[in-house]
Amino acid sequence: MPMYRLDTIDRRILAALQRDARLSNVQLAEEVNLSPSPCLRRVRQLEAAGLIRGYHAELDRGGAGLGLTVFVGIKVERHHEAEANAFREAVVALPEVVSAHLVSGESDFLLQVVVADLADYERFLTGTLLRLPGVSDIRSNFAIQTVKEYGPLPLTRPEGEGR
Amino acid sequence: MPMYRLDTIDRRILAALQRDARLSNVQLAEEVNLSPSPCLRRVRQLEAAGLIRGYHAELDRGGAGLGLTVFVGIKVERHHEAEANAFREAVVALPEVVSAHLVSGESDFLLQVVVADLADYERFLTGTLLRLPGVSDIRSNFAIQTVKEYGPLPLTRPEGEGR
DNA sequence: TATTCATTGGCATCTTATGCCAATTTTATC
DNA sequence: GATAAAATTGGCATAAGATGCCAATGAATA
Repeated sequence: MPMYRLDTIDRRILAALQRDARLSNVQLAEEVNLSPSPCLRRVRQLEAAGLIRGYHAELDRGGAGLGLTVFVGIKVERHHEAEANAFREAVVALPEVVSAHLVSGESDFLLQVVVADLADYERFLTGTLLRLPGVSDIRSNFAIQTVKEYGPLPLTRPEGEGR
Repeated sequence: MPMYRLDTIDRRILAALQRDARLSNVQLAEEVNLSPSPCLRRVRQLEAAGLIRGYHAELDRGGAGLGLTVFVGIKVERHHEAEANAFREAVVALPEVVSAHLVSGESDFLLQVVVADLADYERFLTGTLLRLPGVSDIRSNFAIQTVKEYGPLPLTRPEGEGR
């Protein structure tokens, strides 16, 4: 984890690219008050440092035929190292699983699953999730409405800089 | 919701842009087996149709000083239309809230919150979340490990196309 | 205040984006 | 199955953007 010291311009760059990753370097440079050369150099540095992990298109789930989002809490049996890894690897490989976290609280894992509809989810639940190694309990919470999604990360201001 | 009929090439374009939104149109065209002109035209159409909602940089949360992700379940009192909206709007406006859904099950809302550390979360919880209008119960689940994140949507194949 | 190190701006060149039109393919209809 | 109409594709010319290089500017240090 090579610590990277972000200055104000870096933060502006990151904020801008979170909002619109397709900004041309010229536009970005203008937005952060730099000329294109140093701006591009900073972006490349941020990428190389791993601060920017990638650029992704955000799709309309409904439009893509994926009308149902489900948050799935999963409890697994006391995991030995090996089976824990097996479970994680299985989860990562499932295309329907958009995100997965090991969490504290009621469940051990919290997955976000995206499918076309209820019928599709039933198939996925009974045919795939329930058959994963070590699963002892599954709780499905259906997304009824999306209030906010893909919100930008709240980049903190550098120490000692007021707002 | 003007239904948009996606063909195989559209799906390839969407898959490619989910993976890497910074692909040049030339590269993208090559990847989907089209020449640049029609490729760019399709991308523009997908954008105009709302299928592509935007392009975002994915940042390293830790590197950006945001070391703690929390999934927060919130119960709200029997909502009248007005207060329900008030709650939603408040949530949308919070920078720490990266996503928020109205869900079925135990909680009414499920938020994903990103902060620097536990101290930061305590401040946010007591100073902000607990003061939101109508909140009756809050359950915080801390992300201990991220197994998968920003997974691409599982684009289905056009009907009648095997894999 | 002098010196060194880091960062910026501007320039030349190469690559990409874009609008336009003829050619090809697909779809619908007779 | 043949023909006509509509949609989509490729290629080309031009405008815009990306990139590497170098001198100039600014900041940090001694």
